[in-house]
Amino acid sequence: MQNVVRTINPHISVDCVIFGFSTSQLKVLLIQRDYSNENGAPAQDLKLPGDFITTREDLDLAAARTLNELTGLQNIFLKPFALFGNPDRIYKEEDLNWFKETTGNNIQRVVTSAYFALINISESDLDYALKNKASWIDVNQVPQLAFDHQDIIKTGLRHLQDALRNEPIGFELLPEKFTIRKLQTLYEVILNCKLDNRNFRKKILKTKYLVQLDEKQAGVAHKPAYYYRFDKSKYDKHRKDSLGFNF
Amino acid sequence: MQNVVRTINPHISVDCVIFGFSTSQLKVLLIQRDYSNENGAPAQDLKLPGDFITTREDLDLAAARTLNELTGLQNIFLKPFALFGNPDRIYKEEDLNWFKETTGNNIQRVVTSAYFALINISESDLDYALKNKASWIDVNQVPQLAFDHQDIIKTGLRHLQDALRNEPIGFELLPEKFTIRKLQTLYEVILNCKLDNRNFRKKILKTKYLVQLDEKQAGVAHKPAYYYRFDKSKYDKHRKDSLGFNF
DNA sequence: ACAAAAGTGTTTTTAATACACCCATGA
DNA sequence: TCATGGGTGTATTAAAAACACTTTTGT
Repeated sequence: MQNVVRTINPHISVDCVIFGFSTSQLKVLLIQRDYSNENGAPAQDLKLPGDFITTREDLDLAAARTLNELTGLQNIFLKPFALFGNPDRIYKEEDLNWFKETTGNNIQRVVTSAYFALINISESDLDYALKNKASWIDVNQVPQLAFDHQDIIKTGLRHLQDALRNEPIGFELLPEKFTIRKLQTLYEVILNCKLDNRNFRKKILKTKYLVQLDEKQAGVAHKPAYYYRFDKSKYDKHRKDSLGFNF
Repeated sequence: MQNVVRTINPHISVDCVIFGFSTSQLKVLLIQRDYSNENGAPAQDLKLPGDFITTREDLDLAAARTLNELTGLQNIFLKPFALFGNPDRIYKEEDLNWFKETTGNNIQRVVTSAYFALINISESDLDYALKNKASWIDVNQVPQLAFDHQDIIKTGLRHLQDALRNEPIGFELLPEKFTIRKLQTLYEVILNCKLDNRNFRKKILKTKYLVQLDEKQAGVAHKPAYYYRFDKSKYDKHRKDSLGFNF
């Protein structure tokens, strides 16, 4: 990141709902916000990583920048999923104050483009995150947040579920090598359902996008599972373009 | 519409890709734009119906308003599908001039939220449209347009195709009463494929969202077809919430 | 009687679901 | 040897696809 003055565009922002998966839980990355409450006393809560865009910046790049500044990661799966532009979406005194304190301006309406990002927690640089006072929160345990960020997470989760059903993106949340069972658990947690392991295996292996590695789990007190990896080039080739309809 | 002064927010706009279906073609509603070309001479081209939002206006409402001002229609199927916010999306001199002429300002970057709308051409009020110099253009014959509007239409079409595959929305483009064959043609045109009429019929009737009316076609030189209508209340009841995944 | 589009059924193939036991390992 | 989770196969049901002829009407 360059250390030049960035002129922000105070009308448009990006917010990232960054999903991660660990200890069989779907988590979202939130950062601490220090603000002044209605009495002017210092207080804290959590918010989504996000930022105003700068005047000459593309929106997708702004989202990638925000994510990179926070986590140090690059080339992350990142997709816009909704716009939040209600004129009253920022109304709490603490939120208005916070903008004044951080930008020096009285902020009017801010339209924010929400992105969802999928990252592999184990590969993410925790130092970065800690420096930015970030923490992984179970998606089902999200407390009250700044602005309308709870709402943004809720609709982001819905989009993640849709995407998971229709595109092979679950891999983005896992390490390079993973077991099929881990993948199944990921589906179960995100879609909030139980799946039959035989049928899951059959279906996922039939796609041929997964390739088995020679490596097995080690040091586990049960039959060790083979590791697999996702072969994106195979997916891109076989990509289904089904016609017809389903509803 | 009230005749009060509207303060616009010149950073954010809405653009509507309004689809219609007639004479077995998928069409999009475009309006004539009068602008000054690089030599200052008057010229014309086409653009999507769109507008800046006003300072206190919700985005969805701004889109509905734009559509209503142009067509006189209300309660139209309208859904945001993408954001276009590239800092260079407005760069042609004629486009910059046009903003200056119509708003009196030098416009910087405009982020636009694109909506797609489905309307039944036969029920639309053509007087309105003509007054606004609007015309229905075959989606495959769209000429060069103002701004990046060609691009917006292209991605709007993709979203329409996705939506048509996954939700019962084809009816929005047809009159209240329609024949199954008309519906099939609509699917074929939008999805750009041929469908087997027996299988189509079977699948669409199995849903139970279509109800057959007593009325038949009249004055046609072949076996007259029954009319059907879409029963939204039945759809809302049976709405499928399938788990699992498909890719 | 002919042309034109509507309407209809069966068979085959493919995908989804339901279901229960043996296997390899570490402790 | 036991506890733990990995890994496998088959039968049933449901959905998708392929395919060709008869019906009704206006001219």
